[in-house]
Amino acid sequence: MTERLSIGEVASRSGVATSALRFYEHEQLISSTRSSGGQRRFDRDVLRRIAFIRVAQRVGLTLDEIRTALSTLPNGRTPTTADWGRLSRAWRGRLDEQIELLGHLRDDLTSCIGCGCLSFKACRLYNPDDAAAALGDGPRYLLGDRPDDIRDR
Amino acid sequence: MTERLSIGEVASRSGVATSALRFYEHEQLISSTRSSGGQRRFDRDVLRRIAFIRVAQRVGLTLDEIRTALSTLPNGRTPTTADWGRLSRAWRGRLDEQIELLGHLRDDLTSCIGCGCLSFKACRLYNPDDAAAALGDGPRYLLGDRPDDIRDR
DNA sequence: TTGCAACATGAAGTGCACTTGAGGTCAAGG
DNA sequence: CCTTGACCTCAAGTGCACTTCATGTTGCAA
Repeated sequence: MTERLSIGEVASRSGVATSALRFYEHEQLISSTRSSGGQRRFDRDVLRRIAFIRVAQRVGLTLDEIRTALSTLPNGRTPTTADWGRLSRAWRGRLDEQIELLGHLRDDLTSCIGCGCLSFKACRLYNPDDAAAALGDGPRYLLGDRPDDIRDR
Repeated sequence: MTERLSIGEVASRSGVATSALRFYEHEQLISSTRSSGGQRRFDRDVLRRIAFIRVAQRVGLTLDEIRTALSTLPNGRTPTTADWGRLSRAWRGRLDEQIELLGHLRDDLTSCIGCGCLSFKACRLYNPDDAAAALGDGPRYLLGDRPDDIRDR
């Protein structure tokens, strides 16, 4: 039962499109060997790897960060439960962080709604130092000099 | 003191690049009149609008959704505090939702780490019906048939 | 009046994460 | 054997939210 999987099988079992799987391979996130005819054959192991990738994306990591994380897995042997656990633990903090940031945003927003001011200086919503990463984007220009006179009328 | 603002002034006061402001105008998110020489002149009002746009983006709205939200503002008169409050209230629910989804993700992840399984069937991490929107993406293909035999090994 | 930073436009480029298309090959059932 | 669906590659396209570039104009201060 060490049968290897075709790309179509991996796709239907993981729910990820074949085009995405080829892309992931090209991006060095997964790997395969080839059949005599040149078709991809995947270890079942790849399913766990794909699961990791998708969940990591949900946590807000870019493929580049995911590649880096995956590169810390042992090469040579099949990763163990402990290996995956180690990687996953890192998300925990990331999620806690994101949840906290969104919480701040919500609380600030609530007080903004309370006073109707939308004065982002007062409620700190406009200070992205602590919230920019909350949704995975990075508008550096928001860090501009002084967003401090929106308080007019 | 009803002086109108040049694009550069708006940029430095809002912290948003001039290129982005032109883009926003092109996208009908903000508007301006022109000086005799053809340069943009903004009402100070635009600062509040821009603040709304940036925060809405943080909450995870696309510019398209933001445009729709802004279109419910009264045209003709300058929006009041109550107008902005109404728009902002909608975010509150969105944020609560996002926070809840990330919380689910974290809890599921925690149990996954506990057992080291990464079996997304068991811990529901692989069921995006209730979490796909958490980070604003929409991998529809994740909804594929049965992600149900990752439990191998 | 002149000089120059700030402004204008439109087209093209960027980064991410893929998808789509064209044109051809492989493998398993009938 | 033949058909057909699954597979292959490489290039180009997509969507979002902008930025950059080339080229030319405006407006304010000295």
